Amino acid sequence: MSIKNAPEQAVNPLALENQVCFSLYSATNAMIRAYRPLLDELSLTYPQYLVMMVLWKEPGISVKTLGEKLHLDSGTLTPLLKRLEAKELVSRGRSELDERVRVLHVTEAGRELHQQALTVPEQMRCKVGGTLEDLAQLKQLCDQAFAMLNSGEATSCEM
Amino acid sequence: MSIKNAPEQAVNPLALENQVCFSLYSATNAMIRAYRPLLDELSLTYPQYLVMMVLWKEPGISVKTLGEKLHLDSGTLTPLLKRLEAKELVSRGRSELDERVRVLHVTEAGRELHQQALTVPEQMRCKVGGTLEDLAQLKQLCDQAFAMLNSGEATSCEM
DNA sequence: AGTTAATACATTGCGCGCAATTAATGTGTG
DNA sequence: CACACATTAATTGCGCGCAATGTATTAACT
Repeated sequence: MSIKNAPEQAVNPLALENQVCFSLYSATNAMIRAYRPLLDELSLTYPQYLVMMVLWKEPGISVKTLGEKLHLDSGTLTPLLKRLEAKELVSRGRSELDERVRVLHVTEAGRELHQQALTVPEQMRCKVGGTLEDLAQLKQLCDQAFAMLNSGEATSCEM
Repeated sequence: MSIKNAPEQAVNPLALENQVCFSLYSATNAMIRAYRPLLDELSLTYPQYLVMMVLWKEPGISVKTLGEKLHLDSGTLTPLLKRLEAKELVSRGRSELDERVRVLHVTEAGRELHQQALTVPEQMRCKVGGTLEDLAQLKQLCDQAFAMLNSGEATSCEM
């Protein structure tokens, strides 16, 4: 995706420096890299950390609901949850009302991790820098882009 | 990474809705998903598309330089380039001056892809929506975050 | 010249993301 | 009840990202 920042002359749309998406992509990779040393302390990957965040707040949730919150599917979550189960941080039970659904819970060890995790957000805030306004705006623009990309809608384009 | 958007009350830093990084992560995943149908036409993945963008502009480049531009290493690029070579879009020669360095070129078929690729940026712009100002700002904030995350610098934190 | 160090790339291994398919359970309808 | 259909997860396969390690080539130094 390109933006025109030199409207007076023809801009190559297929140039890296004009690609918003490449900036997004690179920033996300850098962000996940920056999380790694912090999350190594908890023996978690970034996606696993996201899952734990949900489970800390909403124990007993299903894989489906977890997937809706994280925008991930069972192809990603099932093996990830098995790894968390192998680390004994999460239990993967089954609902009694509906044998199809997994009921996810944090174990005692998983609950203890929450204490250690409390310092992570502030440490990351230091790493990314920027003002709170910058961060709020970045979040808002990402959420807006996400919403558009997920609803097949198209703006004033040719249709 | 969390932001405080309700300063009057205690905000859980480990809540998904307060995580800038989760928004970034989800937006990037959505963006790559949105590229997929467009790039399927060119039989390219998004990272392969990025590589082609660089090679269209700078034929004869090395793996190292390519990696610096895309912020990727040989562990990612070597197999990716082999796949592009298998599709006969790219050739992986060797420098005559230094037998270690790979000299990357686009094949004739690869050059032809450039024509097809020209419509991709505008199609993506339609999908993400938002004003040009929004997009420019999103790019700027991502670039800023990337720069901070890649230079071990820390802002006014405890150190 | 000979040893050491640095450089460029390749390889291995692991954990995602996700499309596509399958399996098991549940629901609804005649 | 029988059958079609939907729903929930699991499975398979592939392509990244990246850490860690290996290998071949070049550079540097004495």
